[in-house]
Amino acid sequence: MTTGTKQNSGSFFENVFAVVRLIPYGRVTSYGAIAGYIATRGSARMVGWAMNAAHMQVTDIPAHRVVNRNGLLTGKHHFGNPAIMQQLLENEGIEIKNDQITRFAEVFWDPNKELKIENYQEL
DNA sequence: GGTGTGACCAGCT
DNA sequence: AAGCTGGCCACAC
Repeated sequence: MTTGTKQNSGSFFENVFAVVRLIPYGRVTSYGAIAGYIATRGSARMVGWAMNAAHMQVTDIPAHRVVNRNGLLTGKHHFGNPAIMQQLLENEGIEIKNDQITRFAEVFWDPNKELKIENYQEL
């Protein structure tokens, strides 16, 4: 396949989706954290773009658990309704004030840290 | 095959 | 202090 339906096969997006899918319930992460876990911090934009493709994905991508480094719901407008993202987060016990996650540090789930620890234990 | 863009991040002015 | 610009990298036209 030169182009066309890239969907998911060795794509950067697949990695992003995988990490996002691994986000535990009631936890959130940032684009840069995912980007840093997959490749480099500079790819943070790609992560956001991958989320855009997440809507195409048949699987459930908890994109609402992915926010920017400030804990701000930057991509809320991409959920069709800007209230959906906050609604989903609040449903998981995450309080949001002014589109910003309160206690962001507490609910922050860093794949670089969490995933690597689990991976280390397995080894 | 080049250009533009995109839900970011961090550094510079 | 706050705003802006650059960087980064992959996808779409």
